[in-house]
Amino acid sequence: MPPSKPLCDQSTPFGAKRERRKEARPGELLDAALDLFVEKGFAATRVEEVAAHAGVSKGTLFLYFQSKEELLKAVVRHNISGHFKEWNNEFEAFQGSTAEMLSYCMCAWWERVGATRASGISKLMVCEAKNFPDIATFYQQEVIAPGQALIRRVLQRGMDRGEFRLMDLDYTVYSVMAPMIFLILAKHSPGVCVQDQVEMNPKKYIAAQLSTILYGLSVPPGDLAQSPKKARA
Amino acid sequence: MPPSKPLCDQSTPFGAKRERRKEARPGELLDAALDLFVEKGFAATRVEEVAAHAGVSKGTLFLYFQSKEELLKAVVRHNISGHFKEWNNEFEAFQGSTAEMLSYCMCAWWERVGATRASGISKLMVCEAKNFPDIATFYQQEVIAPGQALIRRVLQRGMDRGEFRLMDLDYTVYSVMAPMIFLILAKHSPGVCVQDQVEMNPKKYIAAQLSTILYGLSVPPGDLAQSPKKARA
Amino acid sequence: MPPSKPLCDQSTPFGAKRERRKEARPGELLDAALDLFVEKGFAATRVEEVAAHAGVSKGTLFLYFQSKEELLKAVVRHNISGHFKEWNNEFEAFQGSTAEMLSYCMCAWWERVGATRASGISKLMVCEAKNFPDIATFYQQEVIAPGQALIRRVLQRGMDRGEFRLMDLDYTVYSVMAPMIFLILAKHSPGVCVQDQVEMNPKKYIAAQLSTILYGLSVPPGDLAQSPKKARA
Amino acid sequence: MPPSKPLCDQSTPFGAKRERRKEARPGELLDAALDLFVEKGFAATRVEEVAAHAGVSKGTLFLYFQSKEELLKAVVRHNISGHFKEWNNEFEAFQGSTAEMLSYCMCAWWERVGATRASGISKLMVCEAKNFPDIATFYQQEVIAPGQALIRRVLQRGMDRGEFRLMDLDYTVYSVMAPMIFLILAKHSPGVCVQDQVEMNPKKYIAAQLSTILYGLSVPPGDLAQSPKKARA
DNA sequence: GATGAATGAGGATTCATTCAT
DNA sequence: CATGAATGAATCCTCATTCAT
Repeated sequence: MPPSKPLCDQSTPFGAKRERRKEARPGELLDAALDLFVEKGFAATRVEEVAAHAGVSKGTLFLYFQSKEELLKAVVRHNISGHFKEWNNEFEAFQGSTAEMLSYCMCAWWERVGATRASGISKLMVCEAKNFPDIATFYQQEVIAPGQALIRRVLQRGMDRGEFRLMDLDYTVYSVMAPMIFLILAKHSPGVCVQDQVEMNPKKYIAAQLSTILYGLSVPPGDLAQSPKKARA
Repeated sequence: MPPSKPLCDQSTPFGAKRERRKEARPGELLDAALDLFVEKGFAATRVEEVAAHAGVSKGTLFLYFQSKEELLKAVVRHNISGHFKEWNNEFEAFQGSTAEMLSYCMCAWWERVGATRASGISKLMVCEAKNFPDIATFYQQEVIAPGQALIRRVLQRGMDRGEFRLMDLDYTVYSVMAPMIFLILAKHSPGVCVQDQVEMNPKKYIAAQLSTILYGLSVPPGDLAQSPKKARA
Repeated sequence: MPPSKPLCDQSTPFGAKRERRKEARPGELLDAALDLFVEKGFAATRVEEVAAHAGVSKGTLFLYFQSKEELLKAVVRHNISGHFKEWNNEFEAFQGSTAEMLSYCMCAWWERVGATRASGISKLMVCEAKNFPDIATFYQQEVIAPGQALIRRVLQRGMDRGEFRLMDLDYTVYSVMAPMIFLILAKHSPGVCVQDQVEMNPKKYIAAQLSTILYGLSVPPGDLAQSPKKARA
Repeated sequence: MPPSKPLCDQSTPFGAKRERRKEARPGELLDAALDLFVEKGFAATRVEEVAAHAGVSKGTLFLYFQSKEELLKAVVRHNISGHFKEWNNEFEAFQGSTAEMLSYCMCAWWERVGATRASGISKLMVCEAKNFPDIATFYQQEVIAPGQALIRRVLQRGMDRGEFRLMDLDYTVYSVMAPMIFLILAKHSPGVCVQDQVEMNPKKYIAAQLSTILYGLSVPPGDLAQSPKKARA
């Protein structure tokens, strides 16, 4: 369904051996912190662990971040650098149907955010929002609001073009957001969302959700071909 | 050894009222614990706070729960009563269409779980799963597995009766679960899912999600009457 | 060596089933406390355990003893009720040689004190003397002083009667006391005095110590019969 | 999280001198721990006291020892250095009579162990053996076993050379050990072994015990010259 | 800058002691 | 009298933060 573009053109030096470059330290600390905060939660992560994962000493961490809390804030800020400008541009340029557009959105989101370490940020926010209201506010402004706006514009486009039913966008945005958030939680909190024994393939998951979002579960009134209860017609 | 140095011997000053209510204590403690764990997270909640909220002293808590972690387990157990037996019975007895049934399921879930304090458990589990694997396992067996099973049976019924399209249940269950989990997160992690300024009405939310799940967003192929922008195309 | 008298004429109702008689409570508590204090040490023993062993509740213990510390004091007092008057009388009446007398003393001590639960008191005092100086003082006055006095009189009798060498009693008393104290420690702190694999028979132990005390280890100058190195003579 | 509320910001008031002396800390802590454990018992000693005696803070102690119990183990290990190797060598090389040898043993033991702070370990072990079985085992292997072995060899030498009577070493070792243990108790548990008012001179004490051990208290049969009371009989 | 030894406030847990029933 | 629920001071231990080197 999504127009098969090469979605991953991030130039992050994946697989590059971590050499200790001075100027890289803060970034390595942020990476380590993100991993550990997501993995174990903020409170259960010791700064010493973060430092160790980044290959520096505990003291060094405090050279770059005033406190553990500031480290968390920096992690959030660092990992949600505004991709939205870029995405808005893609939105403007998109040519296909809105169904294709929605599909593209979700697939691109998965590849650029959901499948990366940055997805942990969402889980982190869910868990720590109450304890760090100002970060939550920041996160909302930087991520939730533009994200919702983007989705709303897609849905609006669908309505405008007569492709989508008329709907109350205030609630329908969540039809798109919920499956994405859920996917992240399933990824980061195994066993609490999804049954352990069932394999969860993100691509298939997204395809299934898209299908539901676009076409619903019900057999369309006139489309009886699929029905195993033909007799009824 | 003795409660040393009673510097001022006012007899029974304030807050020192000793009440003996063995029966009531555990429940009050569990309630307080649920609220605080959901509010602040497990690690960030001090047992003394829990005790204070329940109107007892720190020591009293340990009279009823071996440890903070046992308290958490007890909270999970206590709040996940046998809704599923009841629901399975309702499932067997349900007479209407499967669309009505799904609607009934989601609304009933909201009223009996989502709208109650117990809903916080889901968020709690998401946040603490990694740190308390045995609780996560317990939660999966007691909640996730029967919940998914119930939803699958509803969907299966829809397919069997020709009301729903044929679909891969392994992924479609999440079309129902995701919006519910999302609603809980919206409730318990302010600002992380939903924009603060937008009022979120759960009933309307559920109606909207149901509508999407059942009928999708797209205008059905033969049903062009709905489209206000038909002319534009 | 000791004149074989029936040493054990204590009329304690051994093996009598503990029936809960009100007036017996304090005694049962003292017995339980002695056992536990000796077994685990004062600090490591919880009053609740003591109460449980005595078959009463924690609160009841405090009905009879003001505090844990008072309980310890009572245990000490209760278990060193002055047998010395009686023993002094036996001393006055004793007819045999002083060697026999010393033998009798040690054997009687073992049967009346060392082998009974009361022996635990000595260990208790060793461990807690520093923390409870006033009990230590009491113990010294009631046990150590009269005990030493009795031994000194025996030794003095030996010197007076020409049976024993002339000696400085201030130091020689310990030749008798040390083996007895050691036996108690060996009994109550296994593995810290005696090698685990070696069986320790108290009767044989006392016989061996008596032999050393009375005759020493050296072959008497004129007595060469025992010597495997006869050639030297 | 931060060392909250620095109410008075006098810079480095008292006791807050931060000294970095990684090498010296463990030793100082072990010394302090030995003193306090012997003085007050293991349970009655607070780790904070130990730290304070060593001139460091509570936290520093846990930098070097995993737990209070590990600290105790370390104290035992540290203070039971290889005296036995040295002593065994001296044993091999010893030239004099076995009586001289035994005398040398006891005097050397007093000077190298009994008179030092390390002697308190024996008392400590007696008191804590039941609560720390693994430490007791360790102590037995490292101290009791080699100590007994050494004494047995001395006694065996005496028998082999015709200097000592034939005896059952399993029990006679204690004729040597008991006075030494007793001396330690007298030193560390005041008033429980020795009467306070009587001055206890260790050198004289050892001489007296040696005399008893070697020659006994009885007047040798043929040696009537010593008896001052012979006439009286 | 970087380190890691040192700090000490804070939190979980225990347990002697009290007191309402 | 007896009970055992309730209390809270005391203690071990952790870990964010500081600072001498």
